[in-house]
Amino acid sequence: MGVTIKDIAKRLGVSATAVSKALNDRDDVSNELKVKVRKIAEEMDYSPNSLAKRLVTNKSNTIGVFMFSRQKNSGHDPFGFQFLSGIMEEANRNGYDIVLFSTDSDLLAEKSYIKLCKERKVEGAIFTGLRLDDPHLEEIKESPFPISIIDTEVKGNNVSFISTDNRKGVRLALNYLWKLGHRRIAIINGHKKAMVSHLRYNAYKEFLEEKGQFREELVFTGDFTERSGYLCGGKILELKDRPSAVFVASDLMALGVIKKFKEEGLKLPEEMSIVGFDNIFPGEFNEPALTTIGQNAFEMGVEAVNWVLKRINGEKGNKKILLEPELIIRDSCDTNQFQWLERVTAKS
Amino acid sequence: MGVTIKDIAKRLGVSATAVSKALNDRDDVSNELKVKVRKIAEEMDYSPNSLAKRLVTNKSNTIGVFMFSRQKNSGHDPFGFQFLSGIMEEANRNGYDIVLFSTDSDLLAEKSYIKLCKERKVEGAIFTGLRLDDPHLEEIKESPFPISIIDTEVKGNNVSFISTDNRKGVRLALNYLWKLGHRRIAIINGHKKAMVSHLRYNAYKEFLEEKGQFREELVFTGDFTERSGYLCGGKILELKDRPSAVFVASDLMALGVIKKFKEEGLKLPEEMSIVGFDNIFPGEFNEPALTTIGQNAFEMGVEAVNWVLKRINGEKGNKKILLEPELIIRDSCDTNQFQWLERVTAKS
DNA sequence: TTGTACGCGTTATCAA
DNA sequence: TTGATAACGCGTACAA
Repeated sequence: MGVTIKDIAKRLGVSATAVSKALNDRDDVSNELKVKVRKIAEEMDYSPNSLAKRLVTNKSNTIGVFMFSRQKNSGHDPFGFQFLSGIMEEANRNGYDIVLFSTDSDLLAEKSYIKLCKERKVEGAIFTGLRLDDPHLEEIKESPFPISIIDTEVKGNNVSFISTDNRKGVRLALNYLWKLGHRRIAIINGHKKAMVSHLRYNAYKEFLEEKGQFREELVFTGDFTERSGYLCGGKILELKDRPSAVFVASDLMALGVIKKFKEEGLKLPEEMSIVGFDNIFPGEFNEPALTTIGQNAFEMGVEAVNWVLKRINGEKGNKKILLEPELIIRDSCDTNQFQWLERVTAKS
Repeated sequence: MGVTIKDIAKRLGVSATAVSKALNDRDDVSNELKVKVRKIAEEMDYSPNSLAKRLVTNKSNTIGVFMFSRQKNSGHDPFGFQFLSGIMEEANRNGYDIVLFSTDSDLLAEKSYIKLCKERKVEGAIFTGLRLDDPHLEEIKESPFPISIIDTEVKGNNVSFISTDNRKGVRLALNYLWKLGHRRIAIINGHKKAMVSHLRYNAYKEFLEEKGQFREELVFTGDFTERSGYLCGGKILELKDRPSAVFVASDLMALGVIKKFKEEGLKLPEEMSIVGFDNIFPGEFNEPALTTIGQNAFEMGVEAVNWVLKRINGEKGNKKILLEPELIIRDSCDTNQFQWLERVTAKS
């Protein structure tokens, strides 16, 4: 097939070893030879066989990536691509290849993720969208190679948790609403199979309990889809004593809620304030533009790679990396309530 | 490191060859041995070394994927992920690995795409977002392995062009506007480095020339970003004789145009009808919801893989695969103009 | 500074 | 049906 170091060696009348050394710029070959070898290599359009190299050095320079996308095929998961961009960028920058596995290929049904990785000799792996009820969780815990999991915490010797500081994010959102004067604040949470749902719910409960305003009846559960947000929006409208604001645990659901509210004739944001979570692109174009908690998905990808790389190089590194969330104020919360609150406060 | 067929062989007192055969379920080994080997393999948690296998069989079972994302890092490119989903799905389904290369890693600056691929012995490659001024175009033309390029046509013996039927898409859009009564229809096109821009412009020109309504002054050029759409929107507003409709060659730009129009107080869609191209998610949530030409990005990924696979298997296959576009009617075009047209027609 | 011999884990060939 | 041997392309120890 292609040209190998042997061909170059033959052409120059030297040994393959010498060529190998020259190509790798090692210092136990003459400069003279290096120059010659490089020239011929160029001439013959030589390209090293990474398979052979990896086999002999026992180093694959490869990271496996598994994406369990939340919204399969729909492309409604802009986050997936952002994670991936960060992962690619950082991996390639460090000389690592990314091999990508799809969610619902037959492969995954037959073989475990770990097995897939072992066969390819990946040095580490990154998981996205892993659910709490995944059948391979135990295996992951005992992985022989380092794994970064984005947004799901799995306790294991070789696994890290990369996420946004969800508690802080929720508090950012609720605190904003609180300062705007809201006291009855509902939550539409994601499904329980996602770890972030638990984190966000706990943070929500904690915050409102601190204020003495937690109400069980204001807790709603969707599944991160727009449709489920729409449905929960309907339920909220049926409440006898409506909340004045809703914290929605994902922008996609928030978009659904808003759709429902608008359909039912609510004036937004005057009659209902809404804060989302994620900062996905469509939120900007929604009307009203969605106020939300921003996550830096690209950076999460970068951190995921970095942790794996550190592990590979024997460094320890913190097994829990939480990035800073950011409150992005747009138009889906009624800021006039604030003045109303001040008036009330002034009176009392 | 891991356990190899040799270990299994030793344990069973047979040769490595026999084990290999048994594991591969070949018919020149006894069933008896197969059963034993499988049992021990399981027991020892054996996993084959794909590197070694690929080296010796000279078959990498790998497809390289290069994504030059239009909007780097921004995640504003929901298409990228949809392509990729289709690619992953179809490749994995056929037993192929995907190795992913990032746009702006240093790697790409140093080495050519082809070189990168050769080293990894990929059997084929897929390109997305490749620009007409890419420095490696010549090399791609002469690729020794099959390459599917999405949305860019590069003539070459081993390369295919996977795209939407852009001409048809444009005609779908313009015909819709035409039937609605529009005669002065502007275009905001993408930059000239993208092949689709040429295709869309040509189709636009062709259609309007057929109708005797092509006007040079109604042609505007953006760069696919929202910002550029916004800017072009401003220019359209400065026109003495404004068009009644705008065909925008990407939804992202369309969103920008609409933003500008709304800022300037235009009533939409009454005072300006807009049709986009792509059918990205945010368009649904825009107000007015964006009427657009839908492309099936997932399917494009699937087709790209299939073509490469066909080539690998020696089949010929059409080197130009055009998927059907779809007119998605939402709220950004004024449908009342139609009635107006009928009135006019009735009068004359 | 260069070359020889070997090994990485697997499959292919061919003889037993 | 099984096994010894060679080969894939490369890197490394060690000898020259």
